[in-house]
Amino acid sequence: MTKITPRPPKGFRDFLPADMLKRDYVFGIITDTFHRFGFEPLQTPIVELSETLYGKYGEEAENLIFNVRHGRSDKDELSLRYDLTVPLARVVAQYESELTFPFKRYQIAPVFRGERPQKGRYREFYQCDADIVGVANRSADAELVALKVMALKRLGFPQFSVKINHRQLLTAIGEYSGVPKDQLPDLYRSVDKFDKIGAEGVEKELVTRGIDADVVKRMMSLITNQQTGANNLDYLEEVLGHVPQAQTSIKELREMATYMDVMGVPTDHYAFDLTMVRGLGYYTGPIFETVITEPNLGSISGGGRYDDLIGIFRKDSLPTTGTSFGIERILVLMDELNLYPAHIGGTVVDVLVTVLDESIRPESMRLAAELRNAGINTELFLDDKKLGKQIAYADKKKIPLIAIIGEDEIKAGQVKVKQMTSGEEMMLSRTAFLQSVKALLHR
RNA sequence: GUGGGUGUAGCUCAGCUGGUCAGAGCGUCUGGUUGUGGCCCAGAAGGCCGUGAGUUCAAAUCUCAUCACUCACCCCA
Repeated sequence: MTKITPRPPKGFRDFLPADMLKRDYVFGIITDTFHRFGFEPLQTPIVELSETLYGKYGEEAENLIFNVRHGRSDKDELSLRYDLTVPLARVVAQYESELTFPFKRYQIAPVFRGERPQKGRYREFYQCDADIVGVANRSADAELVALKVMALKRLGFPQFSVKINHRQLLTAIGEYSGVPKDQLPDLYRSVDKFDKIGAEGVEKELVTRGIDADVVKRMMSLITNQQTGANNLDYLEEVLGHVPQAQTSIKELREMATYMDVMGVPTDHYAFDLTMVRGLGYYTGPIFETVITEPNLGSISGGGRYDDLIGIFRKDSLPTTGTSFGIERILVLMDELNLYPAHIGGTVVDVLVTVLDESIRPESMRLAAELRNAGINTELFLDDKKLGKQIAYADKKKIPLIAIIGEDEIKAGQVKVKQMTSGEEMMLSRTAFLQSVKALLHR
């Protein structure tokens, strides 16, 4: 019989226990931060009706969306969810009467893309979103920035900055400079590459796309004027103060700055950066993107206001703003920057209880049960092997403590505990045993 | 969709111009130590050299095809 080659489908990954412990650690911190800000969990199916997804992405979706084939004939066309935002919009429109607004939900879950995978890009990857539905006030946007900053700090990132821009401000700048309305999407797309191809590259690309060279020059000089903090806003107000749309959006950004200040967001963790654009077309207000600044490692989080999206499913849309952590990227950087605490990565097991021979096994089991009842993660050696092998097993799995119990210990009412890192052993009386183990585990 | 690269043991790979080329390291297992891991030593298991055709006296090695994986571009997160 020929063996089946074991492999996951293209673009899909397995996460072995050592990886999962790290992922759970990161997910845990972010989840806890969501809770601190009053966000609550939502789960939706990984498949949606194709029409639900195609509504937003249109024809190009054909290449992006991962479709699902059902064996038997089934009228419903199904697709794997492409992101978590569209399902959110669907849920809000569908359960409007049951939800309490503002609706603050988070979701950490896998999404799927039909594209060909490449480095760091998969067909299945996790997204991690928190959104606020039903609040037009800028305090919602400011809260998301505060949330981002707290989560990243708690994960241990030392240097990062939330870049903040405003979609309407960019539109105002574009129109003020003379960019035709129908070419605004091109403008966003090109400026989005600023980090990658630089100012010259953006200029060149915009001219290639057919925008007048003088117009491009004027626009670029406005957005590349980089000054720190609110100074940037002062400058823009000077130049664009008479353009109504610009005036409103500058005012909104100022409001955000005020709120963030009051919430204690340090000013070195955010900046107004007019070259930052998010590619997605659905943003309508403030937009943000977080970058690791030192070392320069790129974007790890994005987001913004998209007041029109829910209108796909509903007569009137609802004001909505959201943030998304680039969780897969964050996980890679956590490794590269060595941000995991020492106890993450090896095993969940605190203590391995040895079994010296069959006659001792019941006593070992009793000991394991005592440890477990005391809240200590305990593994009982299940196989029948020499003590040396049992210790080697603990070593390989990086289990910190071993409890050895044999005839001698039983007679004396003792347990021998070995610390794996030092190799140090100590005889403990059975009565003091649990306390000592907890002390060794720093609990 | 376009263009590169790579397929040899569980893993990482070496095998140059075709002829002791079926190998190394790591890992696994056993023993040296009948109750003590990491180091060391000895030994063992494990591969029709991605698949199919062709050239040749002879192919892991050359040619063609095919499949798989991978990287970059496009696009996006």
